[in-house]
Amino acid sequence: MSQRADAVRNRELLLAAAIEEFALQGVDAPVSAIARRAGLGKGTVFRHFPTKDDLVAAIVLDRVTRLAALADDLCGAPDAGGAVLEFLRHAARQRQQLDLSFLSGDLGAEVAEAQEHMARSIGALVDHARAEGALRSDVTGTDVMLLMCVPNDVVKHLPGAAPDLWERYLGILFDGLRPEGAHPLPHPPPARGSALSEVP
Amino acid sequence: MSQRADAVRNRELLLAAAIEEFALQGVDAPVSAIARRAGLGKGTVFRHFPTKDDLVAAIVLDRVTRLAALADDLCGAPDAGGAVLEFLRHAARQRQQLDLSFLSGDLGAEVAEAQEHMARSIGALVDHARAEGALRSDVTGTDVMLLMCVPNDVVKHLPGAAPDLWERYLGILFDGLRPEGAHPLPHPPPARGSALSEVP
DNA sequence: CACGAAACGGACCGCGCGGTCAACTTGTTA
DNA sequence: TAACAAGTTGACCGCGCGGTCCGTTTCGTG
Repeated sequence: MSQRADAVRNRELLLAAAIEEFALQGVDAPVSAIARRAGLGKGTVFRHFPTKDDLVAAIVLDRVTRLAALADDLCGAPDAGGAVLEFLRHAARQRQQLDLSFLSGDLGAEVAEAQEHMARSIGALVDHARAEGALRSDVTGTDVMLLMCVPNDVVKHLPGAAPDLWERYLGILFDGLRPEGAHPLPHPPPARGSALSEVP
Repeated sequence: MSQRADAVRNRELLLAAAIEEFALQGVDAPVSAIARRAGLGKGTVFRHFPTKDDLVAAIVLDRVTRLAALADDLCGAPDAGGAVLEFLRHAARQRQQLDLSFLSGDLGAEVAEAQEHMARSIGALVDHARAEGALRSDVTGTDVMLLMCVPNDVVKHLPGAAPDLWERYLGILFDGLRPEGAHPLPHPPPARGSALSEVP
């Protein structure tokens, strides 16, 4: 056997507690608070995740992987434009639960790999939609990946906002991505390969 | 005399150093680093700003005040649509120098008052533009104030980006604010009075 | 120039964090 | 059920932060 039963359960408990605590206090939430919320000792956290950064990376990896899988699923959809919108909705909903826009340093090769996977999947999705005429012709997959975070970022600036206010700003954003009434953009898109820090 | 000459010079030095250091390391930059960059002792920082938060508040107050004045100026412009775009450009440029999107708590009455002033000014600007038909009819001043930060927030996610890449995303955003091809928004706008945490 | 007040500097303090460790408990297997 | 590995725990450590304090320096004035 590789893992004891209680250990795998505690790992999940810790991840859930960390997500809640990070959502509540930001990444600066002390590890001790996470342990307390999970009903475990602080030492146990470090047994499962040698470093606080490893804990963060585990959360990010999970989220990025989930989004990549969603993009893959949606890539075969008949209405590509609607699929992009659907993807953005899911991303916003996930990000509403916990916002990870910070975290200076990089999070290891595993996360970087998952991000590349996600980038490819989104690229394919966007290419289809653009070919169908559902998106403006000068927008790229990288653009959409970056813009993914906008609705949550906007709402974050007013603390007492309605929980689904982000839908309003996703509406405005998506109108800006439509081909109708699109004005030429003043700057070329960023390169495909550009390493991005923490999109999910 | 109310202030010694070197004291007022050092205050400016400290503000400039703090802006640079915060831009470089984020708000968590230690006060000692700011003092070092200004060529002063750490104690001097606390003489001018009793608390680190007061230092941050001083920076924010300056920026918000400047933006409010700009909005007031632009309010008399003949082309109201262009004035909104111009305002967003200035805001993005200012925010590119230093990003203040964090800072949990509130920053005192002075800053709150300046923010209200800015909110009123932007509201007037947006009302004019909408009346002229330069903006979609369902967008409000509060919307624009919140969306102000979008171009910088987007670019922040890729570290090595071109310095004026934000213009691209301002282009997409503004296309979403135009009346042509606007789809109905799925959520009503937030109330005018909503206290917002750190827009500049 | 001399003198007092204002401004400065940096050693110092307490606190809370991430991370360690050795004693203890518990799940698993034969 | 015996026995061992795997897992847990919380007291503990070192560090770096925000903030204090007082001896020293500097500016402005008569």
